[in-house]
Amino acid sequence: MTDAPPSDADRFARARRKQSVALLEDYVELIGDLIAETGEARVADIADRMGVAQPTATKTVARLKREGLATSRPYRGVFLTEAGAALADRVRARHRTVVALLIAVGVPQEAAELDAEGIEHHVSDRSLAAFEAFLKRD
Amino acid sequence: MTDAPPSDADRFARARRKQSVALLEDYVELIGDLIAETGEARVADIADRMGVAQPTATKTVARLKREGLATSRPYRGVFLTEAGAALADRVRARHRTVVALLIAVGVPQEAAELDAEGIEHHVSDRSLAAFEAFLKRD
DNA sequence: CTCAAAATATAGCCCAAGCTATATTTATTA
DNA sequence: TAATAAATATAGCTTGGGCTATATTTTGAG
Ligand SMILES: [Mn+2]
Ligand SMILES: [Mn+2]
Ligand SMILES: [Mn+2]
Ligand SMILES: [Mn+2]
Repeated sequence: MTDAPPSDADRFARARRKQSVALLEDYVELIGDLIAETGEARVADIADRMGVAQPTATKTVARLKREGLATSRPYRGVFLTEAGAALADRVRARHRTVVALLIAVGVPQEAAELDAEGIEHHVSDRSLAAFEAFLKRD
Repeated sequence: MTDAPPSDADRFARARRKQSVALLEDYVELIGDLIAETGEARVADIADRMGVAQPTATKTVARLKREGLATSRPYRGVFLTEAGAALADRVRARHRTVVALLIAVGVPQEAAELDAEGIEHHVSDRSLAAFEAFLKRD
């Protein structure tokens, strides 16, 4: 039992949940990138790269801290916790796989890169595994 | 010129915009389905199928009306405008194509159906065309 | 070392999307 | 046809995610 097909409501609720973590995923990925590129992640740089105002970035960083993904001290940069760094790595790998899959099925590179930024957050582990298998075929 | 590669900020902003219309797309698709299935779209049925409380559905229908996608009179059902019906058709077709593409690259059917509910809203026309071409190949 | 500039924080606003509780209207049935 | 049940609307709350304006802190010149 335990295995009736998911209802419409289940499916919609699941999509809503994924959406609510999408922004957090993009932030941790970006913070990880900034630290790798420049040694630190300043709020001003995060805001700039995300395309939002500085107070918006500050507020989202506060949420990352609340959720145990980042740390920071006033007027200092932002750092990822272990959990945050692990999430960033997973998110970055998934992002790349999604872009590669889109290109592999014939999506032009620029469209692939643009669409992947939203698509990635809805790709489950099962789908990701399928994408990887598809990319490995020949 | 007009063709520098999109910045990170552009890409993130675009994903945020798509996200803001995702719920409207799901609602018009669902309202169209209900009308096709049962002849009418009651707020209670919309809420039920979306997995939200009734006042939440009422409020979102109000937004659909504000955006010219639906109409309704107090204590009566919900109807789609021409624009709403056209959007519903496009969204439904895109939804099906996304599910088919996922299955075609090896995603198990249930995962495909679940993930498509979120993915669909980020698939651009260019990507959709590529998906269709890929599905038509042999 | 001081002071101006840059970075960050804070205050306060908006809207979307969710909720519960309750009032109102419509539909049904005794 | 009244009374009850069901559907819908409304009020009022929460949180997330955006913004501008401004206060505060840190940094870097001179
Ligand atoms: Mn993204
Ligand atoms: Mn990404
Ligand atoms: Mn959807
Ligand atoms: Mn859909």
